[in-house]
Order: sequence, then C-alpha cells, then structure tokens
Amino acid sequence: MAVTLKEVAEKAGVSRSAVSRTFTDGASVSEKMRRKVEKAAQELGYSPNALASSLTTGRTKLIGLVSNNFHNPIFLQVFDLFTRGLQDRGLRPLLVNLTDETDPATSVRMLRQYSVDGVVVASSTLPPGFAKAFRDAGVPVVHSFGRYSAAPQVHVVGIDNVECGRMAARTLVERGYKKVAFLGGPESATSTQDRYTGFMSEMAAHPDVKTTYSFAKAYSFEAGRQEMLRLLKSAPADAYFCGDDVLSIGVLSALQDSGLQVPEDVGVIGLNDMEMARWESIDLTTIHQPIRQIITSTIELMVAMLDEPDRYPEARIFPCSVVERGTLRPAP
Amino acid sequence: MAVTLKEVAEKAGVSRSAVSRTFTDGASVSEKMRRKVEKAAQELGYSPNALASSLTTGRTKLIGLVSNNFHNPIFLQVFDLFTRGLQDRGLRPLLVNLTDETDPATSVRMLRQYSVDGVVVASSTLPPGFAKAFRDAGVPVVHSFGRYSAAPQVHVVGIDNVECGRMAARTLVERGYKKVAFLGGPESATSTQDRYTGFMSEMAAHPDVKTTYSFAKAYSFEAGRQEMLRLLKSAPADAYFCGDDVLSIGVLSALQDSGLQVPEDVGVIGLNDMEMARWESIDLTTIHQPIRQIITSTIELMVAMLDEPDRYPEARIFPCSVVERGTLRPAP
DNA sequence: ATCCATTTTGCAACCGGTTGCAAAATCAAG
DNA sequence: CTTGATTTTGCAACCGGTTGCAAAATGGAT
Repeated sequence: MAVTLKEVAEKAGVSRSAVSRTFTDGASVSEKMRRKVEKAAQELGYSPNALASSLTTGRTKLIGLVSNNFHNPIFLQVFDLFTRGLQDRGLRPLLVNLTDETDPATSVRMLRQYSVDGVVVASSTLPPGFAKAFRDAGVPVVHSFGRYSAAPQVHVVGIDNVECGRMAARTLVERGYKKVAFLGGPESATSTQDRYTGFMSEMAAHPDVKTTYSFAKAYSFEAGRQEMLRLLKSAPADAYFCGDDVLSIGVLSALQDSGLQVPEDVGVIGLNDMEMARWESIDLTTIHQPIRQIITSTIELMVAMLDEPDRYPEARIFPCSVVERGTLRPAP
Repeated sequence: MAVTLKEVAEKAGVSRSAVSRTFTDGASVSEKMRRKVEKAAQELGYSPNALASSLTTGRTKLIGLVSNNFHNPIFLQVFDLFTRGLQDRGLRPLLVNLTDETDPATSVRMLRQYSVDGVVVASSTLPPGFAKAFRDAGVPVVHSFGRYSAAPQVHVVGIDNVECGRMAARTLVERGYKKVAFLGGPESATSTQDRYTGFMSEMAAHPDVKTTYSFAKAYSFEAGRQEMLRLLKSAPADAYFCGDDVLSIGVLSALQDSGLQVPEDVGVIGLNDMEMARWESIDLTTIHQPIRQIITSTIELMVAMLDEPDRYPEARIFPCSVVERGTLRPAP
C-alpha cells in the first residue's frame, strides 16, 4: 500500500541507506544526493514508517497517557495541555482510560507491548504504587497530580495536598467560622486523604472550632450535591472545605435549594480553580492549582528522562493559593 | 532491554517460529509445545512486541482519534466513551489535538507515519473535506459528529443538524414566542451553519414571528455570556435557540444578571443535553443528542472497515428529541 | 511393520527501516 | 599529477517479529 524506502531508492537510483540518511537528521549526505532523493520521495509521496524505524532505534516517540479521571471537567483541560505539549515536541500520546475493571498489570503490559518511550500517569486518585509498576518494568514514568512524598519512588509533579488542606483550614478559621467541615471526594483517593490530613492537623490547633468531616462518593457534581443534602438533614456546619471545585458546585446547588444564603449563613471553599469557578453565577472562592505549570513541568521532566532513564526520582511541587471570590465571608 | 522472541526460543529449545505461533491465535501448535514455550516466556517475562509484528501483519491496532473540541465539556464524555470502546476491542487510541496552527496535511502525514489502522475524526466543527483527506490517503476514516450529506464522501455518524434547527424553531413557535433568535457557535462550524439553516427554513413558514440571529465566537460559556450581554443592550428577543448547551448556560448567566426571568420573560433552548443541563440550578430545556449511540456506532463502523476498507461510504444519523425542563414556558 | 494422510515443526525469506564498516569519491595541498 | 585526509556512499547485518513451504513427526488403517 504505502510507498517504501526501497521504491524511493530504486526510483532515485541510489542505495537504501542513502534514502534512510536523507530522512534522519544528523546523517552524512551530500547536497546533490539529498536533492535527488527528495525529488523521488516527493514524486512517490513517500513518508518514512515511524514504527519500522523504531525497531532499530529503540524509540517510538509514543508516550502513554494514563488516566482514570474522565469525569472531572478539569481533565479536559489537562488532556488539552498534555496533547499539545507532547505533539509540540514530536511525541504522540497513546491514551489509556483506566476503568475500575482494568487492573494495573494489564495496562503496564499493554503499554510495554507498544514500546512506549515513557508513561505519564495523570491522576489524583491513584496510589504511588501504580506509577511504580511502570518504573519496575523499566519504563520512564512521571506521575502528575500524584501524591507527594519526601522519598519519592517515582517522579511526581503536583501540589502539596496536605498543605492545601491546612491552607483551607486556616482560611476558614480566619474568617471566623465556628463549625467547619471537610467534604472530601472518594475516601480511597490519595488527594482526598492528604487534604483531609492537612485540614485536620491545622484544626487540631483550634479546639474552639467544631470540626467534622465526610466523603462524597466521587469527584462529581451529583456526589457533592447528594452529600450536602444528606448533611443538611443532620447537623450542618457553617463552612465547608470541599475536596474539589466540582464537589463545591454540587454543594452550592444543594445549599441554594435549602434556602440558606452563601456566604452569610454558610461558607464554601473549593480546590482547583476550574474555569467554571469564575462563572458569575457560581463565583466560587477556591484554592488555585497551577495546572498549566504542572503539565509543562511534567512534559519537561518526561523529555529529560528519555535521555536519562535512570534519573533519580524527584518531586516537583507547585504552590497553591487562595482565590478570593464570593462564597466565603471576608475576614473580620 | 526487553525480552525477545529469540531468547524465549533458546530457553525453550525450540525454533523462533514456534514461539511466534504460540502467541498468535489460530496458528498450529501442539499442546506440548505450547506448554514448553509458555513456561519459558513466563519465566523470562516475555510479551510480544506489537509494533514489530505490525511490520509483517500490516496491522497496528492503533486508531487515530482526531479532535479539536478540547473546550466543550461534552467532549470529556466523548473521549471517555471512545477510549473505553476502542480498548474493549483491543484497539489503542492515538490522540491528536488539532489546534488552529496544525494544518490538516500535517496530521494526515503524522498518522500515516504511525501506520494507524484507521482514524476517527470527532468534531462538529470540521468540514467534510478534512476527513476526506484521510480517505484519499487510503486510511479508513469515520467522521463522528460530522456534517450529514445525502451523498457522503466519507463515513459519517451523527445527527441531522438541519432537522435539529427546525425542531428548535417549531418548539419555540409552539410555545407562543413572538420574537425568536438563533444564537449559534462559531460561524465557520458546519454544525452552526446547519442548525442555522434548519432554524431559518422553519421560521420562514411563520412570518408573524420576528426572527433574528447572531453568532458567538466559540462553543463556550464565556462566549455565550458575552454575546447575550451584547444582545441585551440592543433588541433582545423573547426566546433563544442556542447552538450548544454550553452557550445556553452562558446565556442563562447573562439573563440572570440582567434581572429578566426565565422562562417567563425569555425562553432558552439548547442542544446536546450535557450532564450539566440536568443540574437543578440550571435545569435547561434542550435537544438531546444521543452521544453514547453515536460513539458506539462509530466504533462498530470503524471495526467493520478494518476488514473491508473500501466499504461504500454511509451516513448514520440518529434522531434527536426535545428534553423538557425549566427554561421554556409550556405550550399554551 | 508398512503405507498414506494429517499435523507439527523448522528453515529461510521477508516486513521497512538503521547503522558499522570499508570502499569509493572528493578535496586541498604539495 | 600525486598524495593523504576527509567526506560520501553502498554493502550487509540487524531490529523483533511473521509466514509459505517442505521436511519431520504423528496417527490410523491395513
């Protein structure tokens, strides 16, 4: 079907090596030869087979992009940035959607079969062990939005979720709220656990403020809304730190139905600063996660690892900050 | 680095062909041989190199997934469904993000270099010519969410946008609105054009109803909001058909700020029926687009084409229907 | 044990490229 | 016009698999 190297070589009346060399930069070819070959290639509509060449070079320029967050709108932006960033560098993302059924071993095997040069795990809910499996298989891996650890086993790029939890707690205390609550995402997610830990550790220093917590079933609008509706029936707090903006928006919707005023009766602070948080109808006070920087850094790290696979694992942590909007009352 | 066929063959004391055969189903291998080989493979941790085998078999099981809709939240669901559907069938999506800068020829060349078995173009804004370029290059292609045509040049799976436009117009007329408007997405998008055409053709039959139109700069919340704010300053209509739910939500936000009541003072109908349309705080009346069915059908068509590349181009059109919620007043 | 049909196995060529090495060509200097 | 250094080119082996073909092994019937 497709035109091959050999055909171009024959048409141009040169050796196959000559053709190969004109298409690999850095190879030694005279100007005359290059012109001859390019002409023939042009006429035949030849373009080299990247996979065949990968056999000898050992590089496919394929990067596995593994995620399980296909429901949080923020990940559309994540995919956008990843695909652009990778293709700008001549790399191709091979997408893997990790559903509940697919076990880690399968995805590792699958990506190895396709000889990806590296893997980016983009998820805030997977444990470090997942990314580790790739490293153990000898595949360069970066876990973005992953759990930060002092002694990282794999490269991690993200934020300090524990610190974010503390930051949220401090902010709520500052504003004079007296009954605060953590409303997290799924309990199994490392991001939920860490935000919980940080939140609680900071609140421990404020025994005068009543602190409670609960978890939504997923990082989704509906889960946040349902959990808030449930909480409203028992003992509602006067301020909530939600583990994710999308939960916050669900919470706001439930509060609106209940007739409670935000931020007068109850305050809400989220995490992520997704685009929707800026919408006038939502106007959510939240903790900004620098997604763009995280992704740029992840890609840079990945590219560096391609040349230096045994690079010592490092954690790159980006600072977050509170974005003041309308769902928290001002500091007194 | 990775274990190869040859090493397994040596360890098992058999020929390379024998090993190859145990890993390709349908090949003739005795039970005894298979056990011997599998044992050796197991011990060495061998797994076949899919790309090497693609060289001889001519199949990579790679499917290019090309899109330029990385901003409409609905596409997160689209990617979710596509990736799951493809990987359930043993196919791997190679994602291509078509930005304004990347020209079509480049993406065609790129996907050919990776010898993808087929390409799915998932976009409601690209002209049929884009998908056609793949067909011309001999790559099986299905354009999902593409423009429907009576004599399709490529396989198309989607909805009849013209009919949707008519449906929206009929619905607004039925409810007794007297000054209706079409608020479309980017004018260059085929989906916008078709919805416009349908809307206007139906309204032509109702000269008593004043009809106007305008276009937002993108299929986004902010673009919809801005356009509505602009319209509010001049001569607002009493009902709007928005070319997409995400526009509708922007429009609702602008209306809310203006103090106008929905649906009493002004009605809004969208298109897509995205998850957010169901949120109580939004409660958008809209035209449902059967995304799940479109994607399932696209994948089935793609799989069929892998066996029969010259299959005659067909258009698969799924019916849409109005979902009654709270942004349109009831029929009198 | 012999013969023939059927299955299993290995050989070797091939898929579409790359690359080390040595021969051929080019170039500048003598 | 030599000579020697330097660049360009082609040969042939290789990357990790697959597959047509013929030889070897197996099995059943006589």
